[in-house]
Amino acid sequence: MTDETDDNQQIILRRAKLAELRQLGGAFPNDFRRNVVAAELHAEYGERDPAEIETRNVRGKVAGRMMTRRVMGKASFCHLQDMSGSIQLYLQRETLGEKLYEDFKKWDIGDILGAEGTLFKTKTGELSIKADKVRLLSKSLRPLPEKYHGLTDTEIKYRQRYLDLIMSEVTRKTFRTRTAIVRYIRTFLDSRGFLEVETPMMQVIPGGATARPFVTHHHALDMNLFLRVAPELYLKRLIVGGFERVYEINRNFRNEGLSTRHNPEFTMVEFYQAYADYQDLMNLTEEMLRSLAQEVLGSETITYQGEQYDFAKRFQRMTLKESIQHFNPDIQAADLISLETLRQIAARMNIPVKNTYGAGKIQLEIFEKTVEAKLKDPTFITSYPTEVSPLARRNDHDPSVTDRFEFFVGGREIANGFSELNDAEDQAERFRKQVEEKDAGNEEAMHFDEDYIRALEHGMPPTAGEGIGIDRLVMLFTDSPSIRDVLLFPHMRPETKI
RNA sequence: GGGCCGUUAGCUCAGUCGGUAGAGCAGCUGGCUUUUAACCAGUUUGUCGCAAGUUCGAUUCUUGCACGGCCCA
Repeated sequence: MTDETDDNQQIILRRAKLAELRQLGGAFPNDFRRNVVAAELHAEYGERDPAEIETRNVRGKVAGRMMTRRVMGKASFCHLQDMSGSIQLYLQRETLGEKLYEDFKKWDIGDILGAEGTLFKTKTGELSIKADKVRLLSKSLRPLPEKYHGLTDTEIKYRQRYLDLIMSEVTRKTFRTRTAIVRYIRTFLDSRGFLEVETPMMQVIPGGATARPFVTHHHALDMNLFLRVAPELYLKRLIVGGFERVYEINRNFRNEGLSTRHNPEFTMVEFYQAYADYQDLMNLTEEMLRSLAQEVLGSETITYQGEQYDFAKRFQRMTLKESIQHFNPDIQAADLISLETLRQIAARMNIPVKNTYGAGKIQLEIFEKTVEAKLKDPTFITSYPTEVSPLARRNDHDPSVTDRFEFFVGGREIANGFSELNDAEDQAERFRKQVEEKDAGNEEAMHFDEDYIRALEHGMPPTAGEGIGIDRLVMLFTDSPSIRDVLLFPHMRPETKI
């Protein structure tokens, strides 16, 4: 509860108005029912002739937040904003009666009103309601941001998202688009026979990704639990169980730094398809993203931060090593094989290399440093080193790489998929390697998951799986420069005081 | 973790080469029955992010801290 001594004049005055309403009784009524929302009125009557509208004598009951107010003596205009949009009210003393009109003049911008009246168009052609009834439904005690510039303070936009949503159509649109994207992905996967499931967010053994987990504690069991870094190992257990196509859209938690591209909790869709390989999933991804763009944006061209990305043409595909050579013309294919040469290249590029790094890890570091940010057009990078892909199936012709891809647009990784490793003995060996890394101090390395190995030992059909980062996808589709712009409540350090 | 920038009225922002601050919107008073960044006249508001230092005096200079933004790791 805010200390009243901190309140400014406007809040003090509004509190006094509320106190008066309490005296009269029914300060927070909940018996008003609207019968139409703003967008419906605009859709149905926005283009109609003013005379026709008047002749029809259309009645409407609307409710919403008063966003603007213009009092001109014995008549006033105001706008009510509801979930669908906003509609103007015209209020006359003559129509409302002196008492009600005087009450209205005491109400404040930000108050929630309900109104009933007849539709008409003003001189300038704006569809409006000439109100004959109006009620204050909920008093607002705090003044809204300035009407013209709106809310520009990014910190307040993130911390007090409700204010941002009240004030910014761009913000409202961003989050509607986010919902539309998630809905489309569900529809897309559902229509291909995938089953949506939910797997544990709190795990005894965190797995499925190389990332540092959050730790929490279960008091009754007196044991630590990890917030999941990925649902992967559980979803593949379901494949073993015979759910041959599954997906989950949910949060993952990774204990790493914050940036314009990283939030500690983020949303992924992960899906697994039996009797498919990574090539099948690249094709599926391409089809999904292309149709998603068409569905959500109405175009297969995406504009992000001033750059255009064409989702209509076939996405580029190249191997990790090819991409390194492509963006580093001085590097030859032969240079990417021996550990010694790779170390020299890394040293030349000022890439820190630990003793534990093998050739594959150094290749990945070189890729991330010199290639990733340059992958502007939609591109699949394939053939990731086995060393950095502990859950992916080895390539049949070259066991040092896996049948894996990552998908990039605008220099950012959006998706990661691969043919799944269903050889239980190979998987056990890879886990052992991860544990060695963990013992050597790598906090992101994986644990050995014995139950997962046991599941694989029962036999997992050949399968391909993929994860797509929803937040980054939404950033791309809504032209948002920061991940915080696509999270309703991004993680922020606590305020020192409110 | 490092570098740079920011934090002034409810909001959007000026400003003070060191002498405790302004504008627009919002608010308040009055006028105005088709306005729409309504208009006209008058008017109020602030621990100038927090703390310490320098100084006769700090919102301004210095340092530290907090929060935020951008870039880098």
